[in-house]
Amino acid sequence: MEAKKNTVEKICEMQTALDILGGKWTFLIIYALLDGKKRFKELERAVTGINTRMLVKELKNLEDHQILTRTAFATVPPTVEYSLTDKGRDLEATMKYLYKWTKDWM
Amino acid sequence: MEAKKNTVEKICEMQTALDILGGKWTFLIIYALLDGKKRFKELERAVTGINTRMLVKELKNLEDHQILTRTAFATVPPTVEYSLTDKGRDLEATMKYLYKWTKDWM
DNA sequence: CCGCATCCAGGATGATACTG
DNA sequence: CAGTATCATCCTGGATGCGG
Repeated sequence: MEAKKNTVEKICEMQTALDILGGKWTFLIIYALLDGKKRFKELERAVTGINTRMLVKELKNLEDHQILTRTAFATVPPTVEYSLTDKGRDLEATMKYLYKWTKDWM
Repeated sequence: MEAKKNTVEKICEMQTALDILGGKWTFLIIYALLDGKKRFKELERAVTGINTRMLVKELKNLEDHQILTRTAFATVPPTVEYSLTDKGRDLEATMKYLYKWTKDWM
């Protein structure tokens, strides 16, 4: 028989995840990347209201945690593409249900 | 044929939801209440690391948005119970997948 | 013009002490 | 027990600068 985890233990585990995902813009950035890779500027336009500084910061955070990958091209003007890793894409179900809730209740 | 919403529009919708749910502790509080109503002190113990001030604030925020209900009893010492509304309980699927992701990747 | 780094002011958060 | 009040600290937002 398995030792079933109680709520407190589960919350502690989710806390480590929310340390990464819990930023004000994190979910929206990931959601924006679900339908494919995007450039920095595209993300800035997609995530309405975010500012450059926070976008840089969140992207770096998500890259550090292997949720997305950054690819830079030495073009003029510079081109940087961001796309989700498997780990990041695995949040699709969570996002889908969060969006469903939004439509149902907001 | 329906006018299919694009990503930007969906993000804007989700933004209103995340204004409510996006707090640092919000998801954890809701998760703690998924298995039934809890008293203030029980929540404080369940959500490890939170402090009184933030718990009060988040609970008020979630109550204002009809995600949970607050019931006070005029006992000594005072008793206050918090429990999810239908709106709040509808986040269960989102939470479940978020926890699954946590277990899979953290 | 794009992708970012830096600087500064205001708001959010955390720790602690106190009340009914 | 269930909060309030207070203050130090961290984080966010907006403006600006700069190399490529």
